[in-house]
Amino acid sequence: MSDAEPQRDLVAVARENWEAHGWADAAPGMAATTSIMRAQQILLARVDAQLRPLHLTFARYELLMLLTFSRDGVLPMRVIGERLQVHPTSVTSAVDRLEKDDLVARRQHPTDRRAILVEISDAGRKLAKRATKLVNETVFVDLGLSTAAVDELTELLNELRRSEGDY
Amino acid sequence: MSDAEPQRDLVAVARENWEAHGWADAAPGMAATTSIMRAQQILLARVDAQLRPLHLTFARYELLMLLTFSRDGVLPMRVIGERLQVHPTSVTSAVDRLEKDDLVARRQHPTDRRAILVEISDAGRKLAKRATKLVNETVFVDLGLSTAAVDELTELLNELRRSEGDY
DNA sequence: GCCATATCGTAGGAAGTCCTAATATTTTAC
DNA sequence: GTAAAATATTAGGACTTCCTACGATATGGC
Repeated sequence: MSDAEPQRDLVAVARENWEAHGWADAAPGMAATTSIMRAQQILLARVDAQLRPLHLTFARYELLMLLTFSRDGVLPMRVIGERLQVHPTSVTSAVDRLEKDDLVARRQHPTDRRAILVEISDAGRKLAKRATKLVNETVFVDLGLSTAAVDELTELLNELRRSEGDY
Repeated sequence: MSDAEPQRDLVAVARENWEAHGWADAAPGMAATTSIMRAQQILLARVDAQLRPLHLTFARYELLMLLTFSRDGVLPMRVIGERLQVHPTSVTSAVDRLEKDDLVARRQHPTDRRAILVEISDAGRKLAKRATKLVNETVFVDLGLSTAAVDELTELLNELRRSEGDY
């Protein structure tokens, strides 16, 4: 990762190759997809680098914030998976690790004995607050784009998410 | 993943919560970051679903295409990592799997005995072509956005990548 | 009431990412 | 010319993702 950067933009090169091979109709979609993959990689690395000293990852941070914003700081496993759009087994894995650090605790559901509730702890709330301050200041306040560009980007991705039935 | 979708847009909800907690200056960056994460998840799932029958993933497909476009279909491991912007160990892992399927082969570097060259095989070339046709038709030609939106999106992400020193 | 079906969470496994550390080889500096 | 620094790759571990399969519990139709 700390190697010398390539000279030319890999996305642009790929697009040229696509066009040269007669796939011009798919070239814009390929370029956008590749760009999104790379942008995600960059932003995830920035956030995770900040969270690492707190023994958090973006996945676990998201879960913590979801609980923070929920009424009473308690949600069923299933709902967590729905909201974060991840597989149930990913929720199990994330909760396992958060629970090991005493940031959340599993509890019985009062009526449905299949379900398990996840409750954020005081330590969890405190750490989530610290993490948010950190990530806000070091990543979110300046993504490397103008304010207008950030909003435009969000709006365009909104369309894509809507096309997937995100909401 | 096949569960019922949440009613409201999670990104919009997060943004409201951010603003309500006095983090308005970080809210746009948070929303954009979250949107990119989700968009990546959606597109990766689409591509991987198409590639699965070919026993490929997006990561391995990218590596195969990089070799396809290179002179002679041969590149050193290090260069592959640079171009794809992934960690050297990720390259080793991907090449291991591709080699197991006889899609690529490792070779000695002619002059530098530290280096290892990766060469694409005929089977690799053939599979890469099949995979490209498939992914082009089922994903890249229609991302669920207008043509103008796709290009605009790519351009905005371009800025972000440039801010990271991608090229 | 009772059985078939659906739902909830977890176990185990594959694949991807990164990291640190170690090995082998080359290049550079003195 | 040899020691130090740089380069290239692998090994092993942590983490996340998904998938399939399974046991436990709820629910709905009869």
